[in-house]
Amino acid sequence: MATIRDVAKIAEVSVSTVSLAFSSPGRVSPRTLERIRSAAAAVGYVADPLAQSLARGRSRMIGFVVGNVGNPFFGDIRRELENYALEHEHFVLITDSSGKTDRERDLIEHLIGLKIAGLALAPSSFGPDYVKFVESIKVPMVCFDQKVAGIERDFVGSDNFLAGAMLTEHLLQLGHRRIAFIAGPQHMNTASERYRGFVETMASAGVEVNPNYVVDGQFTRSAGYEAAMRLLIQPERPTAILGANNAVALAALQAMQELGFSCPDDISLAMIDNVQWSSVITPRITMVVQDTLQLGNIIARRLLHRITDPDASNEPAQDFVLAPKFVPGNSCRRI
Amino acid sequence: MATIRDVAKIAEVSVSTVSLAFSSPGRVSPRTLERIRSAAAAVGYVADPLAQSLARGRSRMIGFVVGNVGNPFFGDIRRELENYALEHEHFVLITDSSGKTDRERDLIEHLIGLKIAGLALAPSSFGPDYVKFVESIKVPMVCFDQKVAGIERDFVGSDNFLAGAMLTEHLLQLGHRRIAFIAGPQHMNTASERYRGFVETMASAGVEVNPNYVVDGQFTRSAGYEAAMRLLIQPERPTAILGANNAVALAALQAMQELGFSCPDDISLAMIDNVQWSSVITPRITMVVQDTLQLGNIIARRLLHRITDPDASNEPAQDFVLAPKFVPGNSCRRI
DNA sequence: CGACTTTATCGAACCGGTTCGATCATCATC
DNA sequence: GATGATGATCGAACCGGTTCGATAAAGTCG
Repeated sequence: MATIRDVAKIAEVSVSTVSLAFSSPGRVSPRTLERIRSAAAAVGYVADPLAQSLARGRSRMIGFVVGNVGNPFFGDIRRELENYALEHEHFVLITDSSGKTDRERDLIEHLIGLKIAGLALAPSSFGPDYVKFVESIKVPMVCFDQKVAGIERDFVGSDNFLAGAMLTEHLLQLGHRRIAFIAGPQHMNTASERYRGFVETMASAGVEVNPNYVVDGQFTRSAGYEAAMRLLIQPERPTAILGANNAVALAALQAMQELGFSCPDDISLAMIDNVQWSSVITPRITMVVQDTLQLGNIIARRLLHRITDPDASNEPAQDFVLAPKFVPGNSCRRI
Repeated sequence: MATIRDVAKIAEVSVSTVSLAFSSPGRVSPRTLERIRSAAAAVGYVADPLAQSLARGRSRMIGFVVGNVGNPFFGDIRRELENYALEHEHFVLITDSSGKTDRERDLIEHLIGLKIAGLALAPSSFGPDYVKFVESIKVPMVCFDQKVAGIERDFVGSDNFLAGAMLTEHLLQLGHRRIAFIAGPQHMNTASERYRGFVETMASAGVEVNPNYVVDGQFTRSAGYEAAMRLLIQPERPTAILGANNAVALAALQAMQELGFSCPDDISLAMIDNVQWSSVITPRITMVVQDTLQLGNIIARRLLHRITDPDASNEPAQDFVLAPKFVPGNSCRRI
């Protein structure tokens, strides 16, 4: 590998001039610049990113930290961020915490050790310690998906209250009154907002929520399955189930199938968030989806703005909240 | 941030001794070691990984390069690798080429610039140029998923011939003779092997393959959909369709649903490779799945062996080929 | 007890860049 | 023609570690 000193020797200039020639070509005379460039080309010189990062104290890498890179929701966001970053000569390092807060912390510390230029984080936790940790990160960053109270950082996400409300309203319109809700962990903002959307929409319509119809699915497949089972074995079954995320809703569908209930003939089903291959799942589930491409785009722009604009660090944290979209399926029937 | 010189000053030793104390504690006297350790603890010293990598010419990071990190197949492998690497104090950098060979090359070069200790690569291409490029990579590496002719590296994958043969045999046993095959790109080893498994099993059973029943689905959803449509509009329709991967098979299911055919009553369907949520897809597809955990485990062990064992570089490249597993569903009926 | 090894530690060079103040030639201004 | 501003280039220090040969002290052996 050719080093900057090799280039300097061939071009008969000092090392510092070569460095200058690449970082701010305008400050080198045209003749020298040309000599340096052809010398560099001759030996195939490429600056060592590691050495650059060490000297500058900052690299051109962006950290992307989520709980599950396999989740298509995060996948779409990642792709948008990668494309945008690449256009701006930055490089995205993807990491996966498997939803574990300890590992998330390790990953972030590791990334900071790598002197990343910025960080896109989908927070996996909450509470004072966690908030303190995130607040202590001095790298430019954007949080997304989960709004965490106390973290004063740019945030990009969807209107989860609206998501819950839209599907509830839809079911009410179809004549449903016995609507069940499989909730997520209430400490998560997405989960509590979706639940609030459900509750308040029911209240506005003057329909009482049967406490037996609200169960906790933890946003996971297994807990969602158990929660759905608890709903389905009740003597007075709900006529519709609203799943607070894709995992619990599909787990509910599976439970219904196993117990021999037909969807939507026996029970209607609606869910928040899409899954891959939803179009081949029978019935096609009525859902509300997030605009992942737009979310990713905003995250990318905002993060690169904070990275590249030197006085962006003075700008106050800002929230970007997008409206989700209703996607009708055939899993809800009129009653 | 405390540096090694701060520690040296406090412990009243030279910088080189501090370095030695951390890299090979045995070569420092117990008393000095203790002084250094407590000094380091006092100022919270942690070695800068960037500076270490620069000085050593090698980092403790492992590159993971695939075409789609959202694919659960790669996701399982990634998780295994991450866990194993973490146990051995290595850190996995995930990157996604979106299946584009140019980007894959950029990513790999970027990772090498970062002086990664090793590379796990799911090759995205083939041909002399590509082989030459991969062969030129001097970092310890393991290839997986796609066996590429000409690349002399460790390879970990599944027996794709067997995968195709198993499902074909299953359909033949059920009495099917008019079996269609939605193939993948034949330059990919997985695709051609699966196809060969189909063809040879048919031949062994003395059943002729109708040329109109073999269509190209490119392993993608859209091409698979078109291919399936071509099968379904024929006057003499196949009684069973075998999808060479999950995308084309599910696209075929969608096509069948849209044309009003029932699976398995009208047409049976089988596929290679699982998808998330396959258990809520109606009907449950009969399939052959790869042992992703085992694959990931072998990749991880092999790669870390090559990284940590100094004379592993002399060991010849080795292939690890695992048998896939048959998972019955209810998408194939006896005729 | 002298010769030889072993052990502990150190200084200096190095990895491959960046950055800042200094230097010197060139040019415009009065 | 002296004065000051401007532009191009350079040397040296620095980022934060590793590594190797040198050195001195301690231990081994005949």
